[in-house]
Amino acid sequence: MTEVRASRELGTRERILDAAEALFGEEGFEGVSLRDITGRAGANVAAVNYHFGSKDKLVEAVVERHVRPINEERLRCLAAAVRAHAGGVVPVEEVLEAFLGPMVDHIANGRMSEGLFCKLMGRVMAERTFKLPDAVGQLFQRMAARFAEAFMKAVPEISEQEALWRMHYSFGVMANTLMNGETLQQITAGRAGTPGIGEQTRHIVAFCAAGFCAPPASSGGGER
Amino acid sequence: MTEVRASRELGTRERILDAAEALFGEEGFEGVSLRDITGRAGANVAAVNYHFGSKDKLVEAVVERHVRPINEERLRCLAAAVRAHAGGVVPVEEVLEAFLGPMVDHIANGRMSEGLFCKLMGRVMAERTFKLPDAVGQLFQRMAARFAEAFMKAVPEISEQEALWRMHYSFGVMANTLMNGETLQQITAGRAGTPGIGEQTRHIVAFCAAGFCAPPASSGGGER
DNA sequence: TGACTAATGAAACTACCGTTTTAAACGTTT
DNA sequence: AAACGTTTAAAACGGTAGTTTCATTAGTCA
Repeated sequence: MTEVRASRELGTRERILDAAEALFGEEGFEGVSLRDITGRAGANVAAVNYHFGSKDKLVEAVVERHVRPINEERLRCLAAAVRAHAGGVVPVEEVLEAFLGPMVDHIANGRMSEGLFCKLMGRVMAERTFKLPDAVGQLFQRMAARFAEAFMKAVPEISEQEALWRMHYSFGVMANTLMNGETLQQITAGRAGTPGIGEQTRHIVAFCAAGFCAPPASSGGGER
Repeated sequence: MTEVRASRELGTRERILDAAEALFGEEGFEGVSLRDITGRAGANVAAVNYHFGSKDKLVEAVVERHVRPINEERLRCLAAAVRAHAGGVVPVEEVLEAFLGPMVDHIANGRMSEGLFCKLMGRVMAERTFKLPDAVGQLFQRMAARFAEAFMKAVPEISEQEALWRMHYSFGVMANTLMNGETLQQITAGRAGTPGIGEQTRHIVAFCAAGFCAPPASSGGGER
C-alpha cells in the first residue's frame, strides 16, 4: 500500500526538488521563498509541506540528493587508491584527486550543470543557517576521518594536528573556488581566464599537494 | 552645527554597530532582524533607519568599519615590504604576511575579539546577498591588483593566470579558516588542537607559500 | 459502486520583516 | 524663555514569509 509510493514518482516531488536546487544556487537558501519554488515547479505551495514537511527538510533533501552520492563515491575512490597501492602509502596527489574527482564526475555525468552545482555546493559550505541532516553530517565525519588518515600517511613528516589543518585548508581552497570563481574574473577583468572544472582540478591538486608537503610551520620561525 | 556630530558620539549609533556586528557574526546578515539588533543595543527600531538609512546601509557600515582599515593597512604593509627589498623581489612568505598580518594586528590591538572577527569576516566573504559598498569594493580591487603583481614577481616561473588562481586559492584558505575553524574541532573531536590566530597565521603562510611555489600544473601531467 | 487513501488546489492564518509616521524629549543657541 | 535642529520612543503600515486548513480530485482495492 504505502510502499508503492517509493518506487515510481516522477511528478510534483521531483519538479519541486529541481526548481528548488536551481533557485537555491542562484539566491541562497534563505533568499528563496516557497512560492518562488512552487511557482517555478508549477506546483502548489502546500505541496512542499506535504512532500517534505517543511522548508528546512526541503533544503536537506536538495542537498542530500547530490552530496550523499558524491561523498560515498569519495570514500570508494580513496579505498580504491589504497588498494591500488597495496595498502602502502597513497601519494598526496591521489588522495586529493579522490576527493575532487567524484565532484567532477558528478558534473561530467550530467547529473547537474557545472555552474549550478558549484554555486549550490559553495552555499552548502558557506551558509551555516541551514545545517545538514544528521545522516549526511555523519557521512561527512566519516569521510573527513578517512581522508585525514590518508593524508597523514602520505606526508608523515608533519604532525597529526598539522595534517588536519592542511586538510582543512584544502577544503577551503575548494569551497572558495566553487563559490567565488566568478568573483576573480570580475576583479581581474577576465585576465584570470576561465578554466573548466577539469583543468581547475589539476590546478587545485598541484597547489594543495605542495602545501601539504611544506616543511612544518610549528617548529620553524618564532617571530611575529 | 551639523559638523559637531562627527566628532564625539558614543551613543546609540555605536551601540547599534556593536550589537549588529556581534549578531551578524553569529547568525549571518539575513538571519538577524533589526529588532534583534536594537533589542540588544537597548535602542529603538527606528534608530537604525534614522542613523543608517536602511538595514543594507547598516550592514555596509558594520563591515566597512573593520574591513577598510585592514585593507588599507595591507596595502601599506605590502608597500613597506617592497621598499624593504629595495624594489627587488619580495619573497612569497612576506607577501602572504602582508596580507594576513593586518588582520592579526587588528585583533591583537583589541579592536575586535578574535572569534567574533573571524566569524564576521568569513561571512563577508561567503554571503553574497549583501554586497560591499562601492568604496570598499574598489579598495578590494586595488588590493587584489597589487598583491597579484607582488605574487607574480615573487614566483616568476608561473603564468599570470596561475598566479591569480593561486592567490584566489589563498584567499579561500583564509576565508574557510576564519569561518569554519570550529567545524574542524567538531569533526576531529578536538584532535586538531586550538591554535591562536598568531600560530594559525604561520601555518597558513607555510601552506600557501608552498602552494605558490609548486610547479605549474598547466604544462605538466595530462591525465587526471 | 462505494469506501478509503494519496495528492492537489485555493485560501486563510499567524508571525515577523523592514520601513514609516508621528509625537515627545533633549540640548544648544539666541 | 523661546526657538531650533537632533535624537529617541511607540505604534502602525504594507508586505511577505512558512505553515495550515479544508474542500476537492484521482486512483485503488474490496
